[in-house]
Amino acid sequence: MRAPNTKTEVRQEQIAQAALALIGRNGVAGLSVAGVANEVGVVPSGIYRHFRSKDEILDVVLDMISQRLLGNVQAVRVEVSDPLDRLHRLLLLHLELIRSNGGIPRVVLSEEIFAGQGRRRLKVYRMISNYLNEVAILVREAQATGRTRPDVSPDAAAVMFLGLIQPAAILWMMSDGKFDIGQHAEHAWQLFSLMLAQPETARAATPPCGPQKKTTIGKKGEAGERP
Amino acid sequence: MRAPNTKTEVRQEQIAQAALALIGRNGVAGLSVAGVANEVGVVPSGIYRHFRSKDEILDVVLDMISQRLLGNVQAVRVEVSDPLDRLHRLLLLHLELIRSNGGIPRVVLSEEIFAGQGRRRLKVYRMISNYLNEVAILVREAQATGRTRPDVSPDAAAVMFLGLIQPAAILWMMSDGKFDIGQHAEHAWQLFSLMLAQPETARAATPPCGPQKKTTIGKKGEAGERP
DNA sequence: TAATAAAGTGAATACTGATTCACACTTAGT
DNA sequence: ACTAAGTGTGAATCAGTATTCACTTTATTA
Repeated sequence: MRAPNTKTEVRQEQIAQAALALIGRNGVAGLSVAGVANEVGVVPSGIYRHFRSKDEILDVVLDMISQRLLGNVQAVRVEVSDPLDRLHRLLLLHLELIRSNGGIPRVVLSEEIFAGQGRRRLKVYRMISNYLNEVAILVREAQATGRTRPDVSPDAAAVMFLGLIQPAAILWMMSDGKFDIGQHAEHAWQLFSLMLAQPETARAATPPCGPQKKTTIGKKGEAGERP
Repeated sequence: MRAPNTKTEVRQEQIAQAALALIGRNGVAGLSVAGVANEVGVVPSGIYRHFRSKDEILDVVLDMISQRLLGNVQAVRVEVSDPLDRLHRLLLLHLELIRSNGGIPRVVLSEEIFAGQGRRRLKVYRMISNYLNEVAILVREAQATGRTRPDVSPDAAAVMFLGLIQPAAILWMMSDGKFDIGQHAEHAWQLFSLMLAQPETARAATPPCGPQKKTTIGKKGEAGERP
């Protein structure tokens, strides 16, 4: 059977998608052109009609991930107005991103990619730096409201923000989904916001014994927080 | 020139060390028997006098790392008495471990290793779980002193503890040492201990609403608590 | 419709890396 | 010193994988 002819833009998209999916399943090291070819439904050599090399594929995968990360930041800015809530929402979006595509945590803050050459390492580093920078800005904006302690380094907080999910994501993948990453994210956010909270004023933001609503977090915490 | 005959136990140790060093430099995927052979000073086929396969080498490397991690916990218990200080010290030891051997963060919470087969994945998962468990115990002990808030999940805190360094370690490696991991660890610990600290300004030794179960944290309402 | 570009295919190439094997040297025990 | 086990070596094997190429099939367009 022969694969139906498909325009190169579409195939490029398919190939990038397949590559990301494969990375999610087999890791970056397990990515092979034969694998993506099989996933897409063409023969290995056919890949080279749309990409000059395997390296080029990895590059567009990186770009794709970078776009999605920054897209989340953008989305959060549009959907939510309160800075702290924006961070919370960003965490949930990040979680969703990871859940729907396990390949991402294997690339972001993974290591095999940039282990080799300087070019790709720099690319990934910039990608993460950009994301961290956006997060740090969100933290600064939260501090500007006065409800967040001003004496925390936004940069350090941003790295910690990443640390809220990244190890959990790996545990989640390692345990074949047994590790409850959703619950961890919930707890982690509570602790994180607790950490950022201005200590003097006992705000309603994290009431240790407020009205304890058993809202299930995870999928649908997004709706209707802000008018 | 011929490598001097060396007893297999010594060579096994050398090989494991070399493998860990190589992982630190080239990543797990970049580990090759030729590489370790070269590092040790023998010819590739010579490796097979001491290990049956490359897989077996990776296994002892994992065991070595596991031992060092738990060894740090042990050391902390001996050196320091205050539970919270123990956590602080553990963070610094972990930092040193990473600094002196970059291979460790590439294995712990890396992904290429367990990507393939289930056996190794389980092994790494157990290794991390054990470590996390020890950390969680330290958190519980800190809570028992009363100076640490009882309403945080020790398990979540343990994962976050890992998250304090792991992303930073990767950034550090990626940036060729430009990223100041020491400073980050310092900041991160301040924030982390801040997070765990009993809010003394609010109320004294007892939690505001009496003892709560550690498994259930008072949940933050999803909507509408802000004016 | 004919011509031409685009997309797909299978075989062939080249390289890398793990593993095996027959043989050489070293060391320990008698 | 003799022998046997232990250790080291180089060549060879085997498998996987990226990449190229000549050719075929499909789509576009003049």
